[in-house]
Amino acid sequence: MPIPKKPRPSIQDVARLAGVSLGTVSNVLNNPERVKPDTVGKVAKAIDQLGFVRNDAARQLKAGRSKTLGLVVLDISNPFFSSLARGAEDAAAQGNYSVILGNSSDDLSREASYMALFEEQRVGGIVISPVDGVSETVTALRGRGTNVVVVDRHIDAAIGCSISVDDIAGGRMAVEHLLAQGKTKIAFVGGPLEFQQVADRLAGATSAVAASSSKATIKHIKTKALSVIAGREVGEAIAASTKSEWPDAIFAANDLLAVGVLQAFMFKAQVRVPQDIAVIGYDDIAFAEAAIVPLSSIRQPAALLGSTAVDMLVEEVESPSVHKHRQITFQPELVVRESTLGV
Amino acid sequence: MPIPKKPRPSIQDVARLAGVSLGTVSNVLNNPERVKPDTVGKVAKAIDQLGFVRNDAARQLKAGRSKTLGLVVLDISNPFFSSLARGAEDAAAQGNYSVILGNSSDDLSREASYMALFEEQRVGGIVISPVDGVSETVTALRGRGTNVVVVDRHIDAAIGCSISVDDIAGGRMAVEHLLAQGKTKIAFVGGPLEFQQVADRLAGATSAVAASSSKATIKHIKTKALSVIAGREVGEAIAASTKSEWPDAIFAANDLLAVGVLQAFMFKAQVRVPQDIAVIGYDDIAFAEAAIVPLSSIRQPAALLGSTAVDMLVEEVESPSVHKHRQITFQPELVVRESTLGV
DNA sequence: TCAACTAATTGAATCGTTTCAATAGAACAA
DNA sequence: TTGTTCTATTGAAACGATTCAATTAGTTGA
Repeated sequence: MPIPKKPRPSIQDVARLAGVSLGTVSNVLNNPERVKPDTVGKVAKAIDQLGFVRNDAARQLKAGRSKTLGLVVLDISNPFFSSLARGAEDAAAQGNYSVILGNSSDDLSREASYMALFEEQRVGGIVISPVDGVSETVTALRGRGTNVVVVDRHIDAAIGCSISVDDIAGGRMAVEHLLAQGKTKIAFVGGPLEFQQVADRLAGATSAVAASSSKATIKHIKTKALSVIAGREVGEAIAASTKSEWPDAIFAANDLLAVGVLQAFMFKAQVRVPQDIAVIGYDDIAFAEAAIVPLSSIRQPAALLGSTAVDMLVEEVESPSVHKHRQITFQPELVVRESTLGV
Repeated sequence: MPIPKKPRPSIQDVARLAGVSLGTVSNVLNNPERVKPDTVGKVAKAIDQLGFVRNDAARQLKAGRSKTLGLVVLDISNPFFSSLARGAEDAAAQGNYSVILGNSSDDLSREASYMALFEEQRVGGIVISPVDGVSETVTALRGRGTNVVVVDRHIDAAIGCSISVDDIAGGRMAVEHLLAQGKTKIAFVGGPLEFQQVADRLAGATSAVAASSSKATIKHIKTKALSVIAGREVGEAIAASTKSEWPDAIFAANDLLAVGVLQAFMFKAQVRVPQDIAVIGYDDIAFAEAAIVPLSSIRQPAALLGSTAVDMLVEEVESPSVHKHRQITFQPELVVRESTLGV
């Protein structure tokens, strides 16, 4: 037996029921001031009666553009990105746009498939926190007419807009703080270095050590991911090594890693934080303050990144002639808590 | 001066360049096996050369349905919902769907505007964690032909599918655990009671107290939101009261509240957890384990909720004749950590 | 009463796909 | 040669909105 599934009413059906032409219905929807009030009334009644809902695909097809933006993030379950998404979504709502979210899971092919999807959907533009070097992709998209703004990564002004946080400065701030606490054997925990953010934080950290007059050293403990689990593994390895080999401070490339390290130190071993080893993270996610030892961190304005990116994208979409590509760099901020407070 | 903005190439342009008809190009795109291999080659070359990207609006208009699903959550920056979203998104990708995310921020009008938007977009279906009673909305949408699955809330089978967690059981488990630890003056922290989840957890908690043979009591401390901030305020108020009035255990309606309470107890006051007051939360977000005092909690399978909801929605969309509405209820799980471990 | 104007309404054309009946062409048999 | 079966390709029609030139109705002034 055939599926009954009655078709949705179209603007035609509304026109017929209201006894007007389809052009008039369209005007009621889009330019009500051009239509006589009682005609508006008749049409409204018909719309109600039929449960008519405008078909956005048809509208978009005619208009050629859409009020939807695409957002591709590395990992939505990471609080930094969920804040960013939240900021983006709020800014979009402001300008009457909506946001389609794609989660690339650090995976280039998923990233690519979201970009392709968004392009087919003819989104107004795309905000992306790229997995990897992304200039070619951005250039290609832009060449075909899709606007792209890059967040959390700097790209060349010739290519497009980008909003980022100065990760080198952040790395420097973190290590300068550790040095100021009298720490000298510093370990940077993070990876992979293909993440520009991680490389920059390490670079900042290294430069701070180099610039200091002390005999401080820094070594890099690589991780495969920026997750709590990865941090826990590193923490366990450190705790298991002989005490003389311990660093006296750890700078983790993000808070999730730092939290993992803390967990290992507290549960599996008897490492005292910050007395034996101080720990500082990066991102200042909402839980840094509530961590087992309240965690010092470098605060990034995640929601602001998201909303600024959307604002710039909307500007580019709506006034392409006025728009000039810009690179905005926010400065991060040191947040000191117990995990690094000198004894 | 006019904006140059060259139009995107259409299937027509591709056909012209490749020297074939537009129907053939369409076949290359959708049924390549029907087309001679060297024709496919010619067309592929033309597509490449022009940078042709299929216009999904046109395709959707013709097809009448889309491969996009809508997801409306209460608060994406809450880890429970970001896990849920992640699960939904993964399940959708599996079935070649993509997910548009809407954030209702506990706000009925934002919820409504997302539902309207999704309906105009003719999404394949909607997964929603409703702010409030939602039966009428769901019935209305369904009546107009949009499939809806409700998550994190039970609705009647006559109305549609829903996936939820048994919050009454969860509330009961939490309080039974507290009672088993010898606690008797229990406070339930949470609100507003308009959230069915909160009301259910309280109901479960109350029933556990009632069923116990002990002289235990429970009182309800209302909050306006389920956030860390709200929890901190409650914690401060309790710590500031005279010690004889303190509860000896707190059951918070979610982990964020519990974390806030812990923060207040640790930083602003000298309340010992769990010796003075035990604390248990709800959701078992990733940070419960890493909290300042590792937090006992009731675990909800958030990602599983999301993926199951999407699976059911896809089933309903793709095989409406086979589909039967179902109500799936997952059982929560008690996770015991230091914050409630008897001295 | 007619011209001149404004306000309201009309409906054909358009956007870019997919679909499908019709056609062309090739291969083979009789 | 003619007929039969294939396979490959064609192109008109349809989806449902928006747009805009054309039309109709209504008002005013002379």
